[in-house]
Amino acid sequence: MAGVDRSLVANVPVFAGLAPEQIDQLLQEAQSVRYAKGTNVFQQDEGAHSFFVLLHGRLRVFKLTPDGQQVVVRFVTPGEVFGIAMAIGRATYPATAHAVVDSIALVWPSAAWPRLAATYPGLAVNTLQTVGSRLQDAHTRVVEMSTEEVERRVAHALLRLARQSGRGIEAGIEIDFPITRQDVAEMTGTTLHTVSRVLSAWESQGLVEGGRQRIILRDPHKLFLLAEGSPG
Amino acid sequence: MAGVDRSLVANVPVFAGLAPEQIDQLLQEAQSVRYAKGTNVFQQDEGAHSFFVLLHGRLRVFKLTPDGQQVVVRFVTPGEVFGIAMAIGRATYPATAHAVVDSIALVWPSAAWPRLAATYPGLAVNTLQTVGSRLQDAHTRVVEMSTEEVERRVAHALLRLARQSGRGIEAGIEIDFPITRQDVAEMTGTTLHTVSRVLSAWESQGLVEGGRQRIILRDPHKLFLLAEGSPG
DNA sequence: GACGCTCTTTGCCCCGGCGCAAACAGGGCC
DNA sequence: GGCCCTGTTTGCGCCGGGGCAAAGAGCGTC
Repeated sequence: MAGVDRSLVANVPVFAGLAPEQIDQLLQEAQSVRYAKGTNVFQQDEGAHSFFVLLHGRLRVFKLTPDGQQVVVRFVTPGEVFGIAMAIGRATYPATAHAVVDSIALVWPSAAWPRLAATYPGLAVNTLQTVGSRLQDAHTRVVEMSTEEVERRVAHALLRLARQSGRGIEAGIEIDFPITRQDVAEMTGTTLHTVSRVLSAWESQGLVEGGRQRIILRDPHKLFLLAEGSPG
Repeated sequence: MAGVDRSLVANVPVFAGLAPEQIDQLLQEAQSVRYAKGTNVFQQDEGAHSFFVLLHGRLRVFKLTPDGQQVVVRFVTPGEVFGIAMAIGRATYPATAHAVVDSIALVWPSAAWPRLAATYPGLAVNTLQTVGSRLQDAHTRVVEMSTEEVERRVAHALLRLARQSGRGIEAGIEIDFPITRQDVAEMTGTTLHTVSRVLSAWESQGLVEGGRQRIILRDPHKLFLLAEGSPG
């Protein structure tokens, strides 16, 4: 698409190591699409027609269970590929991607993937690494859910969010997109109520500062100790 | 290595679509190694020197937490690649692979991976699909642990084991390798005691049949209904 | 054939965290 | 400025399932 400049994707890991001309060629096949806050980029179980690279914004990726419960898979930050169901051999999207703020993504038709992967071998290798690190993350999550009590899981989740989407402010580190207690609950396998209680307790100890769809880590180090299981 | 015949890997998905000559070339670079029951193929945090394809046997892959708890990541069955830490950008193995029965694997040096992936593009594509389906599995597990109570999780785990390693016998489906209640607990995020209680209850209803390191599913369909959340 | 190791079962108690319910508060919108 | 919608807090009671403890049972070994 005209108007998508190479500099926009200079730091996109999935394009790492590709020659500038190759990146230009890839970009020529992409569309740049805007998704308004509150809309879905794609929905679970719908045909995996496209894959994407997020340029701006924040997406919440979640799975819906048959009985209507949501589980947050991850939040997508700019520079990440997403929606690569086709590349991993799925015909449909395994989850829904929802824009939590106004977002812009590059969009390629999934049908182009086999050709692109064959033409630019680095693309498949990079994608393999991306998927691999998501696999690591998922396993980490399984281990946490198997062995840690709720408080530690919430601490881990907040630290991860801060690392991925933290904005340093004088009061500490603020998660830089609107996130609810419910979201945190769905990331950690607990309930809205329990998350609220945990955060309230932490707030009274000065570890965090809350607000509507807002979380600030006032004392990341103490949270880290909590996450690692230090008593108290 | 001499003596490794192409027919041994005819049904290995990671080699799917490769030309017979290419498979022969790959096999020439591999060693065939035997691992006695009870030994480790590799250990968590050790340098990822090799990657593998399992030819015979069964491996239990698990992660060890800092405080000594184990979490089973998966069981490896013949035909699967494993230990591909290097391919997904890790310098060390993220888990330990333990032979639960005498096992044989093809072994390649990890250092050869970049060259192999570049030489045989199909290899990277197939590996991407493999890693992708493991990612799916891991997410499924996260969803189950987030939304299902223990009994359903155990039912799901047994059905998965039966599909992957089930031997049909007149009494039902038997898991065809030695597996302990502790293993099932570590797969489902619960305790040995709770798994034992659940299986005892099911045995008294005729759903399963137990034994030392032995589980037989007598009524897979009822178990399936249980796993899907049907009451009773 | 007896011993010992590992795996399994079961009883009992307790508690982390969930469910329910109700009150409370930002903040967007008219 | 007031209303309403959505998100948050908090109290209370209960219970699934974990912890602890101890007894029982395959199975390999000498």
